[in-house]
Amino acid sequence: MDKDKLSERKERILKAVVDEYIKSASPVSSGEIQQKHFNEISSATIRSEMSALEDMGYLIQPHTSAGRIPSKKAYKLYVDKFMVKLPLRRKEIELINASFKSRFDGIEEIVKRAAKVISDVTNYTSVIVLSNINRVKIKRIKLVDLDSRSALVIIITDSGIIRDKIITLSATINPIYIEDANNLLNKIFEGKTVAEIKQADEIINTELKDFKELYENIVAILLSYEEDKNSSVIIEGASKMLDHPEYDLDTTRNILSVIDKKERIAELIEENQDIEFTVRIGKDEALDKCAIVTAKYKINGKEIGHAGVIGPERMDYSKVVSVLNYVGKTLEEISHGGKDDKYDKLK
Amino acid sequence: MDKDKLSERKERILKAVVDEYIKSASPVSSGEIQQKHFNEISSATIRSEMSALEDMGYLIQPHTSAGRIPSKKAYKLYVDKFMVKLPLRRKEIELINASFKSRFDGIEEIVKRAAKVISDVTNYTSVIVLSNINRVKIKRIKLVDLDSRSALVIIITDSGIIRDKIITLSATINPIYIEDANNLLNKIFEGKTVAEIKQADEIINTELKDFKELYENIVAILLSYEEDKNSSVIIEGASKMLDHPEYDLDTTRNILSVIDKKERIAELIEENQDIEFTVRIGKDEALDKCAIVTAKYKINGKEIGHAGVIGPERMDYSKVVSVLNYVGKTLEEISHGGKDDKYDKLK
DNA sequence: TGTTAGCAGTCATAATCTTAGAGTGCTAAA
DNA sequence: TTTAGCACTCTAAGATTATGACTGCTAACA
Repeated sequence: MDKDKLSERKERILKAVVDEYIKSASPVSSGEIQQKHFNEISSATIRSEMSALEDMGYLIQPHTSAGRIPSKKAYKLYVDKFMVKLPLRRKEIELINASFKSRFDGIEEIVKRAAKVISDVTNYTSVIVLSNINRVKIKRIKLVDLDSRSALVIIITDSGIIRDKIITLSATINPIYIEDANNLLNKIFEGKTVAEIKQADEIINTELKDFKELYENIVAILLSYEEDKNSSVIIEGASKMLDHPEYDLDTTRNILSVIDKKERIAELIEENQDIEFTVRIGKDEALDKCAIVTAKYKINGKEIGHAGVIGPERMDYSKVVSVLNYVGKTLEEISHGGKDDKYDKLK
Repeated sequence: MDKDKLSERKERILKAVVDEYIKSASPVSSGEIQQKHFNEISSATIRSEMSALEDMGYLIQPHTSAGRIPSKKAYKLYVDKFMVKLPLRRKEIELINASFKSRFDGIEEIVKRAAKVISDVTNYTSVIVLSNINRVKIKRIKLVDLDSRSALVIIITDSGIIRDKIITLSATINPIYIEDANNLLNKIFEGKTVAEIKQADEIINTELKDFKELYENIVAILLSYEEDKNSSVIIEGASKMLDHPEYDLDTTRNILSVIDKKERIAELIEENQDIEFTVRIGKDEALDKCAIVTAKYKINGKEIGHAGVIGPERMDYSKVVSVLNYVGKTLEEISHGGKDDKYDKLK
C-alpha cells in the first residue's frame, strides 16, 4: 500500500499516542495529545489526523465517545521506528551489577540471577530458556566415584554449562575403573553434540566392552535433558502479570497458565533463533494480548540461551530493550573476567 | 472455658458446615445443612444450633441474611478432630508414582518433581524448602580439576544432597595438588556441620599452608549457601492461587507477592521443625486469609526439607494431608531402592 | 487547502433506585 | 426441646437516570 507512508506530523502524533497509552493504559484523546505534545495546533486538527490514522489501521476506537488506543500495527511501527534505547539510570545499573558480583556461580546460577534482575528492573515477567543441549558440543565428560556402586557424571559443554547426575552401576567401581572409563568417555564424547551421539549409537557399541552399562547410562542422561524442557526454563516475577490494569482476572489466569506450561513459552522465546532481538506482539492464542521481547544471550561467545520479557502490548519497550541489552553485555563480560575457556588445555 | 465442649450434634453440624463451605466457597444456610445432612431434624433446630455455634466463635455471619461461614477456630477444630485421611484415588497414586520413576535424579531434582506433583494433584500452590545446609553434616568433599586454574568442588552431605561450584585459584592445579587437597579437605570437613566449620575457622588455619586459598574458597561457598534462601525454595503452581473464588484481585496480588519473596515463605514452612505435620491458618499479615499445611520430608532417614501447601482457609485439608503423606512415603522408599547410603565405605 | 472554533450527538461509567429472594430470628404451639 | 410460620433484614441483580468525556461535522477563516 502507498497510504502507509505517514506524514511527519502523523508519525509524531502516533508516537505521542503510543507513549501516552503506555503510561496511562487508558484511551488517549485528541485533547490530551494537544495539551501535552502539540500546543501549536488545535485538538480539532489532531482529531482529524487521528481519524486518518484510524482509517490506516494504526489506531482503534474502543467506542465512539472514547479516545483511541494503538493497534498491533502501531506497536510494530513504534518498535521499529520510534523506540530509543534510553540509557539506564544509575540505580538500575547498580542493581544489575550487584546481581552478578558473586564469584562462585556456575552458568545456571548466573542465568537465574539474570532472570531475576531483568524482572526486578523492568517490572515485567521474565523468562530465560537455556539452549537445547542437543545443539551444544560436549567438551569433556568426567566420572567421579562416590561409593562402590555409584558415581557422579559431570558433563561440561563448550558453552561452559556444567551438569551432573548420579548413576548407579551393577559393576564395582574402583579407581582403575574410573580412570579407564574417563579416558574412554572422553574419546567417545569429546567435541560431539548430543545429536551426533544419538546417531553414532551403533558404531561405537563394539569399542565399549566393560563400559557398556556406563555408556548407556550416560546416553540416557543426555537424552533425558533433551526431553524435559522444564528444567531449562527459568521464570521470574510471574506475579507481576497481575499488575497490569488492562488484564481482567480471566485473562491473567489464561496468561499465567500458559507461562506455567514451560514448554510452550520455551518455543515462543526460542523462535527466530537467528535474530539478535525480537519483539513479538500477540502471536499466540492465550498470549494474544501480550508482547514478548526476546534477546539471544551469549557467554564466552557461545549462545547459551534466550531471554524474554512478557508483558502487555503497551509495555515500556524502550526500557525492556535497554535492560535486556545491558544484562546481555554484562553476561558477556563476566565470562571474560571469570573462569575462562581453557578446559582444552587438559586432556 | 467450659462452653467449648460441644455436644455431639453441634460437632456434627459444624463439620457439615465446614465440609459444605469447602465445596461451595459460599455461606452455608441452615436449610442446606438440613437437606444434605440432617433429614431427621428441622432447619429451625439447626438454625438455633448454628446460632449457638456462632456465639461460641465457631461460625461467622457475613451479614444478617446470609448463611454462615467457618471461623479460624472452626477450621482448627476441624483439622484436629474431624479430618480423615482419605485414601488417594488410583489415578492420583499413578500420577505420583510416575513422577518418580526416573533413575537419574539427584535429590534436588527429586524434590522439584515432588513439588510439581503435589501441586498438580492437590490443585494448590506447593512449596518445598530444602533444609538449611547449616544443620546438615558434610559427608565428603571432592575436588575435581577442570583446567589449570579452576576446579569443581563437589559437596556431599549426609542427606545425600550434592552441590557443586566452580572455583578459580591463583595457584596452578595439577593432579598431585588435587590429591593432596582432597585428602586434606576430607580430614577437615568430614562429619562437620557448616556451623561447626564457621567456629573452627581459627584453629585450622595453621594446618593449611598451601591450601589456604582453596580452603577459604570452600568456606565462602558454604557460607553463600547459607545466605541465599532463594535457591533452596521451590515453588510450583503459584498461578493456581488465582483459582480461588474467595480472593479478589488485590488479595491474590498480595499473597503472590509474599510467595515471590521466597525468604518469608521459607520461614513459614520451616517453623515448628519438630512436628511431623502442621496446619497453620492465617498467621501472617498478607497470608491472613491463607492456610498452610506443612510436612517434614526425609530421605534415607535424614530430614531433607519441609514441604508445604498454601491455599485458602477452606482448603481440602483431607486431600492435602493425604497427598503430602503419600509423597513423603514415596520419597523415603525411593531412597531405599535407589542409590544407597554407602558413601562412607570409601575413605 | 489546511486549520480552527463551536456544537450536536454518542456512549460508557457511575450513581441511584427498585426489586427479588435467600436466610435469619423470634414467637407460639406441639 | 422441637417445629412451623412469619416478619424482618440485607445483598445481589436489574433498571433507570445523570454525567461528562470525546468525537465528528460544519462553517468560517487564513
